[in-house]
Amino acid sequence: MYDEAMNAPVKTSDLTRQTLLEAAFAEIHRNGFQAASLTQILADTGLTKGALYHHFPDKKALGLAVVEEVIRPRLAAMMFEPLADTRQPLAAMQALLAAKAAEDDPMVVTLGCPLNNLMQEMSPVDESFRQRLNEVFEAWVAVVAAALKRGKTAGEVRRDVDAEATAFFIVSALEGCVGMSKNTQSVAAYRSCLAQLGRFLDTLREP
Amino acid sequence: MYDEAMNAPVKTSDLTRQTLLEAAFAEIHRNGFQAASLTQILADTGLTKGALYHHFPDKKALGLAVVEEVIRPRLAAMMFEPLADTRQPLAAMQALLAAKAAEDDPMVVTLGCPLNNLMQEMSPVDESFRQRLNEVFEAWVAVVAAALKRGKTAGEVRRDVDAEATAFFIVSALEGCVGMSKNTQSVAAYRSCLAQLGRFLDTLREP
DNA sequence: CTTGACACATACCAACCGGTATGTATGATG
DNA sequence: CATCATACATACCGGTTGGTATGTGTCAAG
Repeated sequence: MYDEAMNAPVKTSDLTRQTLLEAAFAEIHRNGFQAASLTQILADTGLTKGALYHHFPDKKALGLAVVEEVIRPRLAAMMFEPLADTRQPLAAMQALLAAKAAEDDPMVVTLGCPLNNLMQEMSPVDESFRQRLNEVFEAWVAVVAAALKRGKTAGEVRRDVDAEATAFFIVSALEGCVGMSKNTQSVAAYRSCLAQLGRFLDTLREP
Repeated sequence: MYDEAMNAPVKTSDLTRQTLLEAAFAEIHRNGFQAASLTQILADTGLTKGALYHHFPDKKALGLAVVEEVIRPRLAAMMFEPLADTRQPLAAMQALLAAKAAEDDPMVVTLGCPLNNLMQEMSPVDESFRQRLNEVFEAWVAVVAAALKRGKTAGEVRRDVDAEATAFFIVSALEGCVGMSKNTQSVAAYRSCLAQLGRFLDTLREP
């Protein structure tokens, strides 16, 4: 069996590892890390503890691997990549918000953002978790900040906006909208909140 | 022993109940509800399970009582009351943000907002929790929305702002700022994020 | 053909959890 | 003074958890 893209051998061992990571991601997304049950993960995958503890030394390592190998790439593909080279970050972000709002039955309203959920739960409890999560979060902020700076030189964004602080706020407000919508369980509130964030983005536009 | 304000007898029973609630609040604030240990709460208070299960039928009832009798009043005193009758909600909220930013070593950066923490953790997991928490949250939004409406008639707030949607966003963004700052564990980031929220509030001002 | 490392499966364990059953001191009431 | 509910304390229980020790099949190397 060969991986067509990488043209490298795909060991079944890597497959089971990936299976464990995906199941762990889902379980953690549903119940949080501390309440996530290894037994449930194994039941979902049909694997056993032997497999799990062969690939991961303990539960914490599994959780950190989920952050690095599942959450981070997903976030990068969904949120980083669309802003990677834009000179019109405001337009790009508005399009992003519109796309997110257009989803019907967004899972983010039901279960929230996997990254945000873990940050809220684990940051005060476990320092190494906090560090890994913070790296992902700050990478996100950095992507937005860089896009805003390019927007400033390109004339889309006002010169007086503080790129870093504004980027931090934008990501924070977005996560806030997701979190509150998760609580109200209302897609309408979710869309309305995203629209308000869009209004804020408009205030950054060079007149 | 008498309560001076109410002029009603203060039973020691009510005192131990209050002790349990405060300890439970602290434990839940530190570890979340599901990870909160009843044993730890009892160790903190010096009480025993007999006392706990005399006052509360089970752990869930204790958690809900914490929401109703600790979190809600605290939030009301801190966030609702300053906006209760203002005709200049923007000025009042700016003052509120400034006051929060002025705190040195705000616990909210270390452990986050108790309400938001519980919402993020419990909303997808337990429906009755979600409902109680949502009542508190929507009461908060309603207070902000009412203040914004008064600001519109008083001429401080632009006529074209959607009071409900804007209020929802303001609270969401605030909780987002708190949550992200908890993750970065940075007071500076916290203050910067609040300042950006202040910038958004300025855009609502009637020119 | 043998050996041995890898990739799991099975069986088991101590610790802790929320919850309960029962005992007991106190204080109000008749 | 007797009674009885209140307000706890103590002891205990079944279930679940993360983690481990050991067994087993497979497969590549020598």
